[in-house]
Parts: sequence; structure tokens; C-alpha cells
Amino acid sequence: MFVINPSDPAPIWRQIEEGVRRLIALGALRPGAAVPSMRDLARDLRVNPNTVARAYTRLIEGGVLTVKRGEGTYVADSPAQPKKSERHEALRDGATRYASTAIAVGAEIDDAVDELQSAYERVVREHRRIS
Amino acid sequence: MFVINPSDPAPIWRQIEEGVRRLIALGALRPGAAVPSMRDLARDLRVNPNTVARAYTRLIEGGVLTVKRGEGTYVADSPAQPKKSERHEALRDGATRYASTAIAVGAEIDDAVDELQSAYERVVREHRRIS
DNA sequence: CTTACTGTATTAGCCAACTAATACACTGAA
DNA sequence: TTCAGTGTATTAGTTGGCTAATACAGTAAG
Repeated sequence: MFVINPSDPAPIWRQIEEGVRRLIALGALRPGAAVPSMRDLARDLRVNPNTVARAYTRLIEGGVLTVKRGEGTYVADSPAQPKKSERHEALRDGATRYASTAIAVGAEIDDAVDELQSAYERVVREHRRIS
Repeated sequence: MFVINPSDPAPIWRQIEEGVRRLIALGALRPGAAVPSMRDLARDLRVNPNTVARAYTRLIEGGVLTVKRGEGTYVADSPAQPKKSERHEALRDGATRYASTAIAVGAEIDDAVDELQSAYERVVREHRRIS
């Protein structure tokens, strides 16, 4: 599915939530497709089922997933996209964090951009491989 | 000095550590310059002195700062730079995180790069303003 | 010496994140 | 019906980050 990074300060449930959103954004999970059951994904990621439940709950409330109780969880027919403002805010925050660490280690802007492009391609390729 | 972002999942002591490194990397804090006392900085950032102490301790152990006990803390004469490998690792990790969130919100690579450049300039300008 | 700063260290307590162990209700298939 | 799989929910316990309060030791200035 995707990878959990324990050394990432972001809580695991947020990494899961973002991971699912990535898979949908990249088309690896299409509308109507089944996502792993909470217990399966928890076992797969070596994580507690409650943690997965927390992420799924947020995605369901956000209109990204729908649930058929007792049957399974699926990608919504028209999965909600973050609003333009939220999208920009998230991008801006992420960029600020990355820029801050880049400067802290003495990297030039060009280095930071290069590394970003590599990372972007790598993440995309990683998900294509799985789907 | 710099800004602490409570909504950043990264612990405060890490934000402080990185903030000091940024100031040094940008030349806002030159070798030999005094850094704020733990109590002063703690008051300034509205944070507990212990939290600042934790950050400073790491910077001292890392050879970035030196301490004159009872007098104050200073930027080391030749502040240790992170090793090339560590530098690259930090950059790579940061880039991966940023790329992941960018993809999750459905942003194209170009958008991500633009936002990064804006953020980079903004952070640099912010520190120039202070020093 | 006294005072007012430094950094260093210890102890206690709070809270969010996460784990762990259950239990319950629903669905689909044998 | 029975069973195995879903999602939902509750309770308890652990850990790390942070706050709070306090004490100690060194330095500089009056």
C-alpha cells in the first residue's frame, strides 16, 4: 500500500490519511474501488487497528471514502477534493517546512528544487509500481 | 529571533534547534556571537526553559554552540556543518515529505516548485529582517 | 561579599498519540 | 443458522513532549 515512517514527527494516522489521498490522486485507487479493511491494513503496516480506524474515519467524514457497514470501505464515487484554499494552504505550509530545513543544512535553492523533483518522481513511481 | 509553529507536528525543541541552525547558515548569527540565554529565549518564544535547554544541549553536543558556564552561550568559532551525507539525507527526507503532501492535495510538480521558491525567499527575507 | 545573571539538573504532573484487548452490530457466504 | 469477515465503540495502559517548580554551581559587576 504505502510506507509508514516512524521517525516522521507526523502522527501515524495522518500519514495513513495522506497516503490514501495520494493513491487516489494518482489514480491508483479509482472511485468505487475497495480499500483494505482496517484490520488488514493495520496488519500490513504493523500498526494498531484503532490507528487505521482514526484515519479512515477522517477520510469518510471528509467525503473521500464511503462505507458499507459489515462489508467494507470504498473510494467515494466522486471523492471530495480539498478546497482550493485548503490545497494552497497545505502546499504553502509544506513548502515552508521544507525550505526551513533546506536552509538549516546550508542548501541552496537549486539543490532544494532538484531534490524535490527527484522525490516527486520517486513517489509517483512508487505508487505506480504498487497499483 | 524566529517563530515557533504550534501546529507543526515537529516538537518545539526541534524547531528551536533548526531555527538556530538557520540563523547561522544565513549569517545572521556569526561565529563568536552570543545567542540568547535560555531563559530569555524561553520567555521570548513563550516556551518552557527546559525546552530551550534541550535544543541548546543538542546544538552544543553537535559542536554548533559553545558554552561559557555562568556567562552565556555562543556560536562556535567554526560551527560544525552537518556532514555531506547527513545534509543530503535531511534534504531528501524533507523533499519526500513535501512531495507526498503536494501529491496528496493534487498539486502538479510545477506548483510545488513555485511554492517552494516563494517559501525559500520568504524565510530568507524574514531572517534578514531580524538580524 | 552580595546580587544578578548565566547554564545544569531533578522531580512531578499533564496531555496527545499510540497500543492493547474487548465487545458489539452488520453483511455475505457456506 | 452458522461462521468469518466487515466497521464501530469503549476502556485501560504506555510513551514522549511539554510545563512547572525548584535547586545547584559558575561568572561578572557593584
